Amino acid sequence: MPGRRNTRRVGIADVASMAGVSHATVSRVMNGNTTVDADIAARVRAAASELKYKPNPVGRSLALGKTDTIGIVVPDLSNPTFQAILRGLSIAAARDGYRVLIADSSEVSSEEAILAGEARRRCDGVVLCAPRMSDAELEELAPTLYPLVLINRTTESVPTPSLVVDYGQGIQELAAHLVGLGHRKLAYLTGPDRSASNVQRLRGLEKFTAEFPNVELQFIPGGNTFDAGFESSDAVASCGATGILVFNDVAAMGLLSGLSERGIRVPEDLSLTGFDDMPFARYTMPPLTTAAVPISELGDLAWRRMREQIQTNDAASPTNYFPPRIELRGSTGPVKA
Amino acid sequence: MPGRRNTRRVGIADVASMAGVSHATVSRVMNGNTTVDADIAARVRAAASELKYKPNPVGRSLALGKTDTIGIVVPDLSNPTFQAILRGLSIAAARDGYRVLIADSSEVSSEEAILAGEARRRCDGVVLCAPRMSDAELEELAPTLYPLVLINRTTESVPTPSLVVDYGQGIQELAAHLVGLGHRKLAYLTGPDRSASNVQRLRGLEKFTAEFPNVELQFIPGGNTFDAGFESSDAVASCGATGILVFNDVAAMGLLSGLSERGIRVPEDLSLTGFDDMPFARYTMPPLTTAAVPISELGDLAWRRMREQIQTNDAASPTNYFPPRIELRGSTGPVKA
DNA sequence: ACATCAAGGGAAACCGCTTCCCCACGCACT
DNA sequence: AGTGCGTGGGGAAGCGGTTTCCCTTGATGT
Repeated sequence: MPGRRNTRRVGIADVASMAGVSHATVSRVMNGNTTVDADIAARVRAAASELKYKPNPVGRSLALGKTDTIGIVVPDLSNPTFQAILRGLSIAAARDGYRVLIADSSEVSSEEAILAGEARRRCDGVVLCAPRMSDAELEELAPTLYPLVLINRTTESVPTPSLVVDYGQGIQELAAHLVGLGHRKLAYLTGPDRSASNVQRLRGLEKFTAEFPNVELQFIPGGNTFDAGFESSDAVASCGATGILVFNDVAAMGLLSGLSERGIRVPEDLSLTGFDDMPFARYTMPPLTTAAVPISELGDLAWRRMREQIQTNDAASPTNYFPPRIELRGSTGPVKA
Repeated sequence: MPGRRNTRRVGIADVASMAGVSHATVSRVMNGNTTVDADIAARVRAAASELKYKPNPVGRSLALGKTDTIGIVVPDLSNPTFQAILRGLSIAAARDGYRVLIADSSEVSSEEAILAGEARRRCDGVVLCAPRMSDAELEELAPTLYPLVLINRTTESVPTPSLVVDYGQGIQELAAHLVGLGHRKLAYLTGPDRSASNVQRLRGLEKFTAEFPNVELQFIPGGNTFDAGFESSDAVASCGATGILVFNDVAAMGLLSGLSERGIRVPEDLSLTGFDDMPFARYTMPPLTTAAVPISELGDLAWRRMREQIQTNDAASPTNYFPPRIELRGSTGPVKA
């Protein structure tokens, strides 16, 4: 006999026998079915609360074919971006009585597909953040995951709601801002090579150089960590550029710290921009000019797109592009005369 | 007919009929039961992979009485501490094939109990971070939640594995550090009144004053946010103390920012300590002296305690106390002559 | 007073899987 | 050749709910 617990939990049968009705009636009452006589309903409710009966969600899930749970696959839970998405998603879903199951793929792209499938089987839908997965694999996986919401990815063959942050647009605006301040020699401190969002920034910068042919732009290998930024300070200091676009805020803060140790003043000697507008970007010295990504909105909207699909059984929802909002702060200033 | 999907998923019956065996046999094969003839097992496996059959976890859960999922209740997912615990827990649990369901109580203590109960019914166990819940309520709730692991709380009546960070010890050491630097007038910028960890710090400070009767210690109402710290700058600046113990790093950073706007130098004019050693504490200007809490270990150990209970069906595990490690950095210095 | 009908609740099927029970078959032993 | 026994696999009973189907009951109408 499977699943035997030492102290059996109270089930629907207990309530039924206590109230002197069939368990079908108990079920009807618990689900607000109004075809039950008021007196009997009251009796059932009394018995239920007396026994502290709560329907077993697993049993319900099996019968109903839904779990009231959605899964989210993230590449790395220590990344503030995904934390914020998770949080927004979780809160929004909770408002509608849904829960969130998390799956951390630890940046291993082969895990992403497996975890997503696993999660889908346990949940009513999946929110997928899979920056490392190949396009081909994503196309193949997407239909098996429906209802699915993609973050920072899109599909061609299957229409899937996608929420993508327009990193290219953001970095262009930051670059234009620096040009507006008189900077003519810029440098981009790159992110991780394999990162899809780094590629998007590079594309944006291509457009930028096409638009501003008289501005010089060079690329310096960086990374997405504080230390990566810190260690690039020498390369940045000696590159001759006066405006530095850094991959993200974390690396920018590292760079800021490294430059300050070398006695290079920001923004007097060098202007610096970050990306993401993470919570502490406004509190650095000087505060970081950056591009704000509305990530908690993103989690919220991810849930809304998911709910649409669950309720209407229809995925026909367009891709949402989120243009970052430029936050002008103290780390950028006029070019030195 | 409930749960009808438009495209029915492949079930155990499909595999059974394809392999020409009963679904009982398919189940046996899928679960590695060795009493099945090797030929038949191979045929079943072939059919399963042909149909891409994956057992429905909900069905399994109902039959097995376990979900291979644990729940975690956190008061606020935007708090870096809980993010780190969640992350450590999720990764450790994943290693053993378990998943994590999250429940954010949004700092509402009445929600904590409900969410925990909900989570418990869906999961094989619950990790509970409930700083706001009353002791009485916790005592009453704990037995209904078994297997349960508590974070930063303990129970008297029911033995429950607890992981508690020794905030009292940490704040005492920070205070002693300030005394060692010559400070004789200290102030504690408090956290939220209802917060259990704030109470622990207050207790630690009581011991401290008992030990150092010649040191003056005053209390200034603060909070756990950057803004709360920022807004306390005036009160701090005018209180006459030279060493300030702040509830946590976030508030300390706010205070740091506020003091810097007022031209008060740290640590020359005022020494300042935080608590938590959050990732950016080492990167403020000056870097924050703080007490490091080994939070990712905490998530890891939480899973280990949970696993013990699930496997051995025995909760007899002691409370683990985590002494914070003091990180001496630039925000504290000798008292001004 | 009898036929008709609506409403309400019980029995049973079902969701998908695991596992117990038991039968059938094959092998070995007498 | 008959009996005993071990083994493998099919049938069926759960796990804990929801929902369909149908029968009972009471009310209403003529």
